[in-house]
Amino acid sequence: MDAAVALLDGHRSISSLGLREIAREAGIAPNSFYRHFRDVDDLAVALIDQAGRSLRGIIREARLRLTPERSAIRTSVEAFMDQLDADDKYLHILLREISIGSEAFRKAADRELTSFEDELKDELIKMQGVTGHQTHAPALVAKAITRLVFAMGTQAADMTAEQRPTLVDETVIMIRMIMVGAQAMAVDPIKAKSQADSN
Amino acid sequence: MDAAVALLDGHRSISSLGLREIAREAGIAPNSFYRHFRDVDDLAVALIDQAGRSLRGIIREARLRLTPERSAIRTSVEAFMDQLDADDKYLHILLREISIGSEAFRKAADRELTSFEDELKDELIKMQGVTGHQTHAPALVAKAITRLVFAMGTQAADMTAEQRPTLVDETVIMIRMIMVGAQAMAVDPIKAKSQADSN
DNA sequence: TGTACATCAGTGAACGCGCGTTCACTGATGTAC
DNA sequence: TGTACATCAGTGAACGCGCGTTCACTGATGTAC
Repeated sequence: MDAAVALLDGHRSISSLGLREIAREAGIAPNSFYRHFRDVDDLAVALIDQAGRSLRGIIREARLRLTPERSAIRTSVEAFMDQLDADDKYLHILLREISIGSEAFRKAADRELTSFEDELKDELIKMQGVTGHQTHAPALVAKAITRLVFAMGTQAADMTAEQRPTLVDETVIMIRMIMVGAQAMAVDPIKAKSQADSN
Repeated sequence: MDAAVALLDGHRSISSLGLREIAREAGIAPNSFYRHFRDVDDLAVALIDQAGRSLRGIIREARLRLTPERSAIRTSVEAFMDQLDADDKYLHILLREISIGSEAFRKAADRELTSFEDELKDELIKMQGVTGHQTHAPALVAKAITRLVFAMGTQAADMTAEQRPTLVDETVIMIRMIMVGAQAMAVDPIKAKSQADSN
């Protein structure tokens, strides 16, 4: 699996990996591959599992980092972007294979994304009670934020470390727009709707 | 090129296409391929060019469809999603190859996305003057909307025609959230910021 | 404590196959004088 | 109106190569009695 991750480090897709290529990278004979996986697709399933674990790790990490002094949005976005620089590149893989790859792979990747959204949605509803700000359609807010963060993450994957902070700032502002908008729409959905539509 | 598009119709990436495979699909001898392209990478460049043209076509189409009675947001989102069902599947290809594929391909795809964003930003600034609603950071609003629409488009690509309308509705609401939020932040950026941060 | 057996990650050699690429050639269409 | 030449999309045959997969085998480690 380490060998596969190393080979995917550039912008390769899992489907482009060869069995002999992986074995070569791992330093074993081609047929030894079969001791560990039935075929390359089987390896792919194991990789996406690991990617899911990595994603859940981000959520845990963000919670650990939370302090009353710092913006929860910023802290979470930074936890996400930092994971891109981690030794294991499973998040990169997940970001890429969401659109490419086998039916099974996309299903699995989508499941991970949805569970991320659910987690966020619950968080939003909980916060609603604490802060008193109502949020319109929390499920959609969670989905919009998740998809946006993943899209920005995809862009971040191509960047140098110096360009990252700008992207984090942009992402934070985007998320704020969504949340402020959702709160305004909770207060007065009709006015907010026509206001947006006039554009 | 038609043959390549046909082969990419499932969830294949261009890098996984073989020269002989394409020639077979096109009904020509493998070596005849060289009459048209230097190699498969050369074909890929031609495909992304075409995808860019397809994207610009969506913007043109959305403008044509605009009427004073209908929401501009909804009209544009529908134009985008409809393009996914078009005969040529170039938009699918663009959506997928943004994250995978050669350096050159990603650069080109990113350029198309950025020009889409610029177009949208100009539109937003123009509207500002007409409607009187100020918008905070129009460049970021344009970027957020673009990335979100593309992310939702990626999801739509996997859906049946019956599931599409729900996704269009969701996307429209998400965009409204962003715009309403951006307008609120233009009026009172400090209050809006702390309001979002308290979550 | 020994002995017998099972499991497991690894090996080298060999297979048939499809790949990208090169070769010299064909026949249709366009162009110059 | 003819003739000569250029261009162009196509062809079949052949090449060497790396691929996935199967085979029978090895040696280390764990387990039962």
